Amino acid sequence: MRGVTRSVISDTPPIGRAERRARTRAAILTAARTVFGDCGYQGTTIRAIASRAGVDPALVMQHFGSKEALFVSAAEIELGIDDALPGPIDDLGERLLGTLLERLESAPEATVSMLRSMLTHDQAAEAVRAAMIDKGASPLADIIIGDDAEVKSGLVASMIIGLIITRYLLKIPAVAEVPAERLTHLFGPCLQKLITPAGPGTAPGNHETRPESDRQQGSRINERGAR
Amino acid sequence: MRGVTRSVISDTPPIGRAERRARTRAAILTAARTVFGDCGYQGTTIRAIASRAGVDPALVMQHFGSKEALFVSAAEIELGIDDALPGPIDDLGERLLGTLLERLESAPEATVSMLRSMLTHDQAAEAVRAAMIDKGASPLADIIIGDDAEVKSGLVASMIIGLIITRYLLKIPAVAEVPAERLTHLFGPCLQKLITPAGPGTAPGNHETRPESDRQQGSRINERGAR
DNA sequence: GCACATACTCAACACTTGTAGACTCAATGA
DNA sequence: TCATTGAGTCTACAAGTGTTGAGTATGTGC
Repeated sequence: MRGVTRSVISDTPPIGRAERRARTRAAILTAARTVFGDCGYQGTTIRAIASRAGVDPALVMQHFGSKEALFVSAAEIELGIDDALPGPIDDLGERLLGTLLERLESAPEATVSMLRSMLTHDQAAEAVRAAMIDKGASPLADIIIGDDAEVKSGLVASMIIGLIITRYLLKIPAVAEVPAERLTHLFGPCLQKLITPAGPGTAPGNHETRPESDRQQGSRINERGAR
Repeated sequence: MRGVTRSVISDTPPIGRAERRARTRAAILTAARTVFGDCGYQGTTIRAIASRAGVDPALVMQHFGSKEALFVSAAEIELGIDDALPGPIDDLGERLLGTLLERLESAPEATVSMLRSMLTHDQAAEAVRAAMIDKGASPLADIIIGDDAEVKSGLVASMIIGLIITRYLLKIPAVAEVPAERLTHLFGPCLQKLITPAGPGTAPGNHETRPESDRQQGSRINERGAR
């Protein structure tokens, strides 16, 4: 028999075509995120994704056009740095880690997928670079006081990347098996050392970080950064 | 014509067979390091390596048996942490970075190759994990004073990995375009914050790190670590 | 009930991959 | 000088890749 329309997606009988289409697309995307996350871009095959989604490989192409396009749709990197910025600057280090880990502990797949692919796939590298600069280093550079704000914010981003890789990809036991709270408590001061070098409470005015609307958009680093 | 023995290797006429064989092998290895470093394990083809070495793909197989074996021969990771350990503990953070960057600035290929492959190739991941634990976190854990020495040393390793990736792979401008010395000066205190949390000069006895021979081999982390 | 639109599958394509075996010819040693 | 060795090349294969176009059966509107 050919053209069996019933795919894995359909379990509840009364679905419209559009609904069915949407569910299939979502199933492919979910499968893609998992497989890309496990195998990286080059190690992932359309067939593997299709198989996991319970669908024909050709259907994947029909939905997304190409492996490349599917990857772009599936991958996203969201570290939640924006959410952590508002608040006292003296706690920013720990707050960054807290937000980041909270987000990753539950669903690291999309981020891990991107990180796993970034080293061997240009487009993924570009996405990570953009995410690091636009969503990470750049807003931070606006907050950090004093010289070398750009470099320091870049270093904070590098520490975050290193942590994610060590904990979620390489799974070095000493880092992977520690509760998130403990990690936040231990590592936060190191980030803080870059944000307020002289120590908490010594930043000029011990000020709170300005709300997003106050800060200028498109910061210094951004302008030099990814195309 | 078939069987042209003259490969790229031969420029100086009077070479013995053994010498020629050795040079060819070295050329393949060099090419492999470059290509693995550029493309990662999965993205690298035997043909690409052979082409770069100016040699037939079959010859690569003849020398190394398989792509896998070639990778193992080509890849190595050496962060030079051992070299940085002796000396005052108050400077250890900066000294670690100084040694690391000095080594990487000149010839990052082998290390980059391994890092680029680690996320998509199990054997590479294992090698990085082993290198981080045995050559990085483990010796450090013996030096760090106080609680959580293992976690802290793991975090130091994660910071180093993050730095390498940000500077040499992702090439985030703010981090990649700064002179090594400046980076050492800016980032060193952050590592130091994990090694002597209360600040330089406040470690118990402000002691020097013991020489390698003094320290016990096969540390705590190591025992739980990678197989 | 029927013609149409479409979500989906099948089979095959052109290509690339790692790898094996037959072959060639320069270096070697008597 | 000449048979032998072995370093290196050529050709081919089987498996796996992304991708395509034709075909099928189901949902949709009349």
